[in-house]
Amino acid sequence: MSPYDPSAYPPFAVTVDLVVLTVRRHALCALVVRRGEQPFQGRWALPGGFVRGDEDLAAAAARELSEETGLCAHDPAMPGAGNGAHLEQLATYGDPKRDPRMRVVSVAHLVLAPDLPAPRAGGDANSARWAPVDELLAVGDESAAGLAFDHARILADGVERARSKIEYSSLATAFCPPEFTVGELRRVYEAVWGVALDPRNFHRKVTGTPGFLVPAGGTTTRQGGRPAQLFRAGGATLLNPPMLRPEV
Amino acid sequence: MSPYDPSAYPPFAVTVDLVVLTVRRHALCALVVRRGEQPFQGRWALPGGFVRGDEDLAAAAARELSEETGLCAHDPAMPGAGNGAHLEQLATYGDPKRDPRMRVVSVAHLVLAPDLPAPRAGGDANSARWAPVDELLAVGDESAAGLAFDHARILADGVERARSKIEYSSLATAFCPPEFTVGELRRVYEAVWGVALDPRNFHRKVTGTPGFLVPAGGTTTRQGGRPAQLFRAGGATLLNPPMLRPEV
DNA sequence: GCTGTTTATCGTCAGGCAGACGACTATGAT
DNA sequence: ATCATAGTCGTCTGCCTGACGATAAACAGC
Repeated sequence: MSPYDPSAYPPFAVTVDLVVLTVRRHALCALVVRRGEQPFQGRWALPGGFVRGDEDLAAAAARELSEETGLCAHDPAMPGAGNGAHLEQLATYGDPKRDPRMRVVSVAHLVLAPDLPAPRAGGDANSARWAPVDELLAVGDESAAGLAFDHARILADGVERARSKIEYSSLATAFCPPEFTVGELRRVYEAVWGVALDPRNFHRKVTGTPGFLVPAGGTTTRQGGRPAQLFRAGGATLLNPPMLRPEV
Repeated sequence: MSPYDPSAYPPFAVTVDLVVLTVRRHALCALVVRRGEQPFQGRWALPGGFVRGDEDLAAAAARELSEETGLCAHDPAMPGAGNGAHLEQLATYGDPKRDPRMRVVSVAHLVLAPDLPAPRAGGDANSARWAPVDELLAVGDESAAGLAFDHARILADGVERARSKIEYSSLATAFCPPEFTVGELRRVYEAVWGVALDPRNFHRKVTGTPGFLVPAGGTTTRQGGRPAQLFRAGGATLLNPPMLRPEV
């Protein structure tokens, strides 16, 4: 086979699909939209759409994200500051039979966003909502309950990426508002990992890692008990040594 | 924009590119082929080619690998045993201008292989060779020296993935023949990371991690000094705690 | 105002693991 | 025989984590 022969390559459709994660009410949630067309009409699916002819993959993902949620993805090169969400490429799915109508290769992207008021259903989706990932990925017969296409697999991969990535990076702060307390950050870890963490050891760890957190104004806020110090994400992106995820 | 409208999506060409890494003479090397056509004629590039119309992405990568090197990629689900190389998806590159002729989205894959006799130039490549990655990625003016397309970027991403992945997985064994000594495995780490490791601490670490290595026959071989025990890759794929990469 | 509850924050202590290195063993080369 | 080269076993020290006690600062209710 002669590569790069413009007259003899099979045509593909290329899409981006988004795994948009956030932490709501102590649970890790993903954004899903209800499909308005066949196939899988009426089923929930990950948001996504076609990549345009002159558009980079990351740009297409950012555009879809904006259309679907109004979120503004910020470049990984620009840490902290903006309340834009973190966006990174996840993986690409190209099983010839993943879409019954035609050959579609989907470049999935992972978005980590702070808790947002309400998703706005945009474009083609009848509606959109945040659903706990445990619910979306619940195994069982789930005859008509599963996500459309191979989106359950994509979501599972995205969740696993998020779970492992907050171990060794400061990415958990992407789930928090610009200013947050140590307790809020801890609840993010607990929700994403689905475990309980010791507040004292967690506090020692995050405040003792240089560059992870920087005190913001030094004021306080409330969440229930004693006022807590406010922090902002520091410049460090990699945690070394990493945050250890309790086994089991 | 209405997703999944079969009559209104821009057509793409989809290719797979391969970052095939091995360790030769104490250096991390990548497989590159010389381009026989425009553009970038005569320049070195990563091996790759078009995905066929009915082919999965991983299958296309395995096929190209086989065509280019004769290597048989084994599924990640099947550890140890076969001398097939490790293959995993790396990332997807889709800049609209990455190929001057048409819109090409390339799904890059990472292959880790043991040291092989000689690459066989197959198909369209005038020739193929193993080149040290330091050489391929050397910064400088390198007016005509760099890799074709965005392959330098892809290679850099692949090398970085390999460097980080051998920290927390047993993947370094993919660079070794089926049976190997602790010293050989250590030299793999040293070559990939570009550092010197303490043989005694390394020995303690790898032999003390359950499931990483299993004694093979218990015989010995030689590499210079005292005979060493032969091992085989164990069932464990994740290293916990990870192998620590010395800083700088 | 007092008490109980909740959350934040500081400390202490023991165990595990990694880095630094000493010592000994078993080969081949000179 | 001696040296060089590698492999393997130990020791010691310092850092980090997990377990957990104790104190501090808010609020709810009496």
